Amino acid sequence: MRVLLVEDEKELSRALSKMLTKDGYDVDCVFDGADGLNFAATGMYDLILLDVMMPKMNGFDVLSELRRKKLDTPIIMLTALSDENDKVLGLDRGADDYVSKPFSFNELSARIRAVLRRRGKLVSDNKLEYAEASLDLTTYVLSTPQGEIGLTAKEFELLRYMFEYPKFVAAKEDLILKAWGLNSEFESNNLEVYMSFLRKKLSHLGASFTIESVRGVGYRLAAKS
Amino acid sequence: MRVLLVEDEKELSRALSKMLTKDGYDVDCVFDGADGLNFAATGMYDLILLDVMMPKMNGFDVLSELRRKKLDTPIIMLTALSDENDKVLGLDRGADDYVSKPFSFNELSARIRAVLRRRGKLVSDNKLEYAEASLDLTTYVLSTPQGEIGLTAKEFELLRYMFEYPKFVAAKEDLILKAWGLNSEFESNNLEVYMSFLRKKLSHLGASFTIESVRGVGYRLAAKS
DNA sequence: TGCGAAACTTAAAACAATATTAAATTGCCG
DNA sequence: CGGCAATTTAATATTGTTTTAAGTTTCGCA
Repeated sequence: MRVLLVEDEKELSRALSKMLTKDGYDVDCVFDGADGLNFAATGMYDLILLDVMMPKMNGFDVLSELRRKKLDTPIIMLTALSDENDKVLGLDRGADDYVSKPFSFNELSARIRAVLRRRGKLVSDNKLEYAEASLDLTTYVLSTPQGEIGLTAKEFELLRYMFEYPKFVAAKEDLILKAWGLNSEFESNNLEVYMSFLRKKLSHLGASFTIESVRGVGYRLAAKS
Repeated sequence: MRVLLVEDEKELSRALSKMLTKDGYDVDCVFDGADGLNFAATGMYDLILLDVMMPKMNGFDVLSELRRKKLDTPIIMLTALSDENDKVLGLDRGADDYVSKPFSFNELSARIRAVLRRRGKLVSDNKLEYAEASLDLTTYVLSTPQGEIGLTAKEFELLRYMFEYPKFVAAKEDLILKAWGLNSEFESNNLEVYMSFLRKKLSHLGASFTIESVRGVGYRLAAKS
């Protein structure tokens, strides 16, 4: 789940980014309205968090411009004051919700889930589901009717990506990008090693799905026959 | 147990703070509605005592804003007027109880306990229970069928948080927030040190539960197998 | 069927997070 | 001020995770 955070206060941005990452989102940060508009317009995000008071272009204008372009990504506005006018202005222009500063992480977290759920992006409360199994995004625990098991960080990242796009073959490069990031000059067989780890845990759990490999391309989830 | 007192009359504030401290609560005092909102919104308090008549922002508005933010911390309103309208207004907006001045400390004390008990934070008579163990909130004593032992302030805060949400993994940041507050730039391994202290006391007591660590996330209580 | 490339498994080494312990510091109460 | 308990710091030990590396198996193709 990819989130764009448009917020010029560096400190707040860092804190939010950290919290969102912990909640299981992939976060990109930009620091002014103009960048916000450019990045958001790509349509690659599942959610946009948009500050109102920013240099170059304020949040309302970014919002209007995005909606004029028919971008339908959910947008939550972050406003400095609980000003009723701001709220109305934002919602009128097509924001999905607004959160006024100061806010607790729990509040933001709840509103994000509410918005994503409304838009059908989330299966249920911070969990991804596939074939009777569910993956908890906060505790890294994979559960099936037969039991549950904790995953390590790398195992989790890989499985999460496959849970997000269960019908597709996840390309090896994409998986490596997700779990190890950009700079990984990948010489070793690390990915295969982790797939092995995961399969061992899946069979140990008696899961009703497996990880199939597609030679030369990558991996895919498949229900057991 | 951490309490936020929002009260602009300095003298009353000091007196209440002293009494609450003596009663075993950790008290933070702020003196106007705006600060009250900021502090309360962090979610770090177990109870908020909120005066109605205050500079900058009155208690009802603070209350409304907090509830809009989905903050579920119990709130008791303090007001000079024993006006039925005020009472209704407060309760409608999500206050948990209402104490009108002048009030005796015993009355306030009783209402605080009642509110906390209602919220399921207290099992009975100021105690939290988990797996045959009970934690006394006024004396910081942890008891099991095998015996009892006193906890220090920090040990107590940490264990109490885990007793309140026994099924969940308590995130390290949340635990640090509860026991050390907001501003702690945490460099050392203090949390781990205290978990070690607690585990030593638990095993010394022969408790039927343990503190499990969830690597990269936090800690959780678990019954011994 | 047999060869080479790709994928799999396993064990051990390197690394990172957490646990433990002891010593140093703080802050309170007499 | 001095002593005591609580807390913090710091150094070391332990445990869990990730990476490396080597040997094995599977797959597609000639």
